[in-house]
Amino acid sequence: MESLPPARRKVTLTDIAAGCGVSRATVSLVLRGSPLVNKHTRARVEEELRRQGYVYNRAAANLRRRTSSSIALVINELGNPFFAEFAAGVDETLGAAGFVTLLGSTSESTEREQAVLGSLIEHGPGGIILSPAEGSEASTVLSAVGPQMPVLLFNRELGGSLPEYAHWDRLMLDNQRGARMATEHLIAQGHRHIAFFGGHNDSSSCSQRYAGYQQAMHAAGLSEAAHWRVQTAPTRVDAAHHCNELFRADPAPTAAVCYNDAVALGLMLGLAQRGLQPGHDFAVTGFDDIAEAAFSMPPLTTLATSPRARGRQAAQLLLARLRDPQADASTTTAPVQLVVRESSGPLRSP
Amino acid sequence: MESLPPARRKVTLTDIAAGCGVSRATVSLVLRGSPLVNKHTRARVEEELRRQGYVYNRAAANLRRRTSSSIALVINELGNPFFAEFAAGVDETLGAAGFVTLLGSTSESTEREQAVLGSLIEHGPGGIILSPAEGSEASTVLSAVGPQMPVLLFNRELGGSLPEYAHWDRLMLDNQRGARMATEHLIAQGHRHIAFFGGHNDSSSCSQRYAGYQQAMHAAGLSEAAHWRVQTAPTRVDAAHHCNELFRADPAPTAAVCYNDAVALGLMLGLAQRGLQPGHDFAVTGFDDIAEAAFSMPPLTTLATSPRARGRQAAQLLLARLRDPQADASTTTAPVQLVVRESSGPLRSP
DNA sequence: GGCTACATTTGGATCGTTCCAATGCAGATG
DNA sequence: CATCTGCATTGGAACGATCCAAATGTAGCC
Repeated sequence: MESLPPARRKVTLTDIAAGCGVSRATVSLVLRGSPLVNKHTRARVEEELRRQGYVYNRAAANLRRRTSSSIALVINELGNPFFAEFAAGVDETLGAAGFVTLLGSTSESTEREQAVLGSLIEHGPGGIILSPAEGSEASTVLSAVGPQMPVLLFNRELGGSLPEYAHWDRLMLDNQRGARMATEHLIAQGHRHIAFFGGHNDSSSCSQRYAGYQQAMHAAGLSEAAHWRVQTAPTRVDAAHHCNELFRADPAPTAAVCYNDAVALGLMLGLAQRGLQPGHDFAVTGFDDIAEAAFSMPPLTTLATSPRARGRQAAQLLLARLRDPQADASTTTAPVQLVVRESSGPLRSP
Repeated sequence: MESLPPARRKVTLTDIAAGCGVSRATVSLVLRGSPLVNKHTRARVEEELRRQGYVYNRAAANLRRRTSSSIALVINELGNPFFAEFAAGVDETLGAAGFVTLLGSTSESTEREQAVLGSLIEHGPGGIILSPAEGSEASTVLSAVGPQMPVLLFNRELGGSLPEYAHWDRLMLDNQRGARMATEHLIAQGHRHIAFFGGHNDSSSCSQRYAGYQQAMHAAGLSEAAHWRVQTAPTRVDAAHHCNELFRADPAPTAAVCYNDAVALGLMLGLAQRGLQPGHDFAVTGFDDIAEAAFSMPPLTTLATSPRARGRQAAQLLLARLRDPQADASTTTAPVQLVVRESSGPLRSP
């Protein structure tokens, strides 16, 4: 770290104490609203605090009390609106509880994740909310944060399961149920040839969604053709490029459950280029309900995950853990909600 | 703030010193990589640090050295992808410089902004990067952060100009030049009847963009009709609703410079509903280059503001300020870049 | 041996706060 | 008058690091 010129002297407890002829201890009691101090004294001290423009030094207090007033929030990709909303929700709830958020973004790099965790730890957060980078390993994360640190995992599991990290709490989306709901919805719309489009099978969220799709297909007695599972990068461009693979063999699907909204929007682009009108000639569902989903042409049927609410929930869970460090580890599965729009129109006879 | 159970005892300098028979001071020197220590001693100490799983307590060090290793980042709306990208850029650069980011989001509320600033200040950040909430006043912000705190203002000016806050640095987008470039581009495409669509005149960024548009129109010797200036909320829905106002009188415009991308996308929606094909029958430009702009139908001509790069730049500016507190206040106007896509097609004769 | 020169190490004070045991003092009680 | 109670206040030792002046050891030189 660069060296900086020393800061100008700040007003401290001692200055206030000297300023109104009491001891440091008394001023400290006033600051913490203790009922022990005489109200006359309190008024004098409070006046002096204002007069000198005192600002509380929480770091010093934390040092003495061996407490913390911050929580680290480590996000794999802050540029993604889903995670940005999540971060906003976390910060909102932590702020209300008197904690400050230490931010770290990792850009999906496990090396950066290690570096960020190491740096944040030194600032002594009370706990960590971690949305892991892709490929992040339990053992390396554990060695960076230490065995005592309260951790809440969001959105993804870590690779390699260690018994030592079993005590970490988890907040996951109900990926499987969401995909099942989307699939059931398409079936109810009359579709029988339904693809699962986009994402990579080795991503945990993708394989969960795929499992939900399969579950619904089986339950309805439908079988899947091999070419109905198309893997892509979870981006719009790549999804658009892979659209044609759905139609390279018979029977062609008439609908697709997509890994997420980005992929679904990409697929709709690809369909349009083939001359198919999404929502009319071919039904599409997404996952996430990003802002854009409501405004695409046609508006996209998708699963709302309420990232901001999830952020608030994550903060609540971690705060609960701090209150009771001995409680059993919890795994919370957040519900997702099917939002039906026009992209998932009913099957039309050819 | 809630009270929490006290943390388990942590490994300190003293433990390490005792563990390998040297003094605290020596261990401290090792930690800071001082050349004064004998390499044999250093090796022994480093071994002990690993063995005991020592983590550096930066708060304690900062207290003693009267320095800071954190920067507060206060964002008006973190859910907005533009600001999320900005935050990611800030965090990236601060992290590389050894600083940690204290996050605060205000949700465009000036009361929350005050509360957030007050809370962050107590953690002793070395400086603040502030993207003000709408309607934020210089005097209240100043009283929350104090006169000594280095502040970098991003994106918006504060209301009410105080001489005392003139020393704050600024990073603003080149709104005027951007809108001028967009307008000039439409003129070069042969358009003569060009509207300025969306936003409210009392927003500083909007009035700057409008001024740029007017500048280009004047320079080209073109006059504007009154109904070519349509004000809307800066959202897609509202923009779509106001589309028809452009055509309520003669001469109708053949192109529009829009306040931002959201508005431009909404306008394109409205045009389509009128039976006009954007990019073919009517040219449209946006502002911001949000992710969606590249994928809309047709892809949107817009001005790239590179929010992540702006974040990095903001962090650099603040770090420079910390290095030299006496330097004159700077105002940086970040360039914007015209990205020509298909929404701004040439004028076709009727 | 006594001297300086150099490399290494160290005790103790300090940063701004909180904790704790102790103090002073008023009035009540025996 | 001595003792007790309860209230309000206080000095001094922490918390975990850094700074500084001083101490230690070791080698070289006359």
